[in-house]
Amino acid sequence: MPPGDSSSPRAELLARAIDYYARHGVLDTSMRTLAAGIGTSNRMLNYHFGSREDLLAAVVEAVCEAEGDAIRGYLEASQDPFEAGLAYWEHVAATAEVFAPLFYELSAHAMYGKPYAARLRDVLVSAWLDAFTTGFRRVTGTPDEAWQLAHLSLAVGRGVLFDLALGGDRATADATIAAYTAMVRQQVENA
Amino acid sequence: MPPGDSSSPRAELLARAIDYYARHGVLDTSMRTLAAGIGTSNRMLNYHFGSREDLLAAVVEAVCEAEGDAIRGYLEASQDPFEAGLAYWEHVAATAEVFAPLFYELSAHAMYGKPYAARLRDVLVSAWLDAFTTGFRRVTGTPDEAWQLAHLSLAVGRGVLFDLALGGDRATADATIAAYTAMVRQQVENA
DNA sequence: AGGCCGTTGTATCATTTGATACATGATTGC
DNA sequence: GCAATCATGTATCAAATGATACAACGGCCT
Repeated sequence: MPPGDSSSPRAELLARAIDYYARHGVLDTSMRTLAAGIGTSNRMLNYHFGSREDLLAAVVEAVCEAEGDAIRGYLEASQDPFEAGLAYWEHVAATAEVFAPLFYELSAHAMYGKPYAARLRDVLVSAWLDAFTTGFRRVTGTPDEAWQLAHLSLAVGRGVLFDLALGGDRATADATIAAYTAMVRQQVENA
Repeated sequence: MPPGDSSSPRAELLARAIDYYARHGVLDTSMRTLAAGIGTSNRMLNYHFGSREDLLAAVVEAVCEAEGDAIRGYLEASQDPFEAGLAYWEHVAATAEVFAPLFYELSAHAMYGKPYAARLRDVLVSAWLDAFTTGFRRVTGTPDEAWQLAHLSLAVGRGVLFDLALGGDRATADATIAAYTAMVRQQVENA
């Protein structure tokens, strides 16, 4: 099994590494502390991923793929973009406590232009936006309006997730999402 | 001038450190690289701030104070919360390219529970929310509605700022904020 | 003038860091 | 059964890290 393969044990290590990073942050997690935390050695991490940068790139890649699959799945599962959006929010909120900090930390690295986070940048600005726009096209008049609503809705989701991860309670977050959904529904129906 | 004083040269170093962190990130900025980048030595950073952790705490403290002052200023300058909000957005967007990455990175550290970022956590979840709620009370019926709108509006601002910092263009961000503002205005006026 | 205190430069410490060399199990294909 | 390849453990390297000891400069007050 070559070091570039996607099956175990590399995949296993990657999954555990993501979990560890999500709980402890990238900032002060060295290869050794990470290895110790997930039951391996820094020797193995370097063997399977090549370098720390490549490991982080693999983390970013995996996170992007998983979230991309999730959002596409919800949008395909329901024709109603509001329903799909709420289902996706349910998914996001449920995993927020673990993954939101890592998501924002890696996003910040992408903003700084760190190469290993470049993929995250592309996915965040285009892939998710496209998916949301497609969903909203079903209920809005003009494509522009759908694009506008997609932008706004993504922003709302990320903003509410931000509050939730910073210690906000789930009920408040849900209420905010519900209030926003109701507001958009009303505007779309009145148009 | 004792090491805990808030006037120069500590304040001068702090300002330059914030600027450097904002441009290069906290992740791979050591005391030495930071010192070299702002024209001093790691000896001086340790002298004036005590330790790296205390330096980061000072950065968080300063950022919180500056943003808190800004938001309170805009809310006091205008009785119309929409006008105040848009003025605040103008301020945020103008400084986004430099400060947004640092804001999100430090926020992620706060989510992880890093002690030096604790202050940011408190300010983000309560201070800004209170300010926005106060502003919306002037135009909404119930305090609950104001609180709800404050939550949502903060989320929108942070979400749009997120997109902007990740490479979105300013015009799109402004349009999204405008669309949201219009939507809320309509809802408030119809109630 | 002289002492005092805030400030800075030089040099260095013990750790930790990412990464690798070398050798050794474990598993699979023939 | 054996060889080849993947996987892992041990040991180690050079560099970088946060922090500090020591000494020296400079302005201010008396």
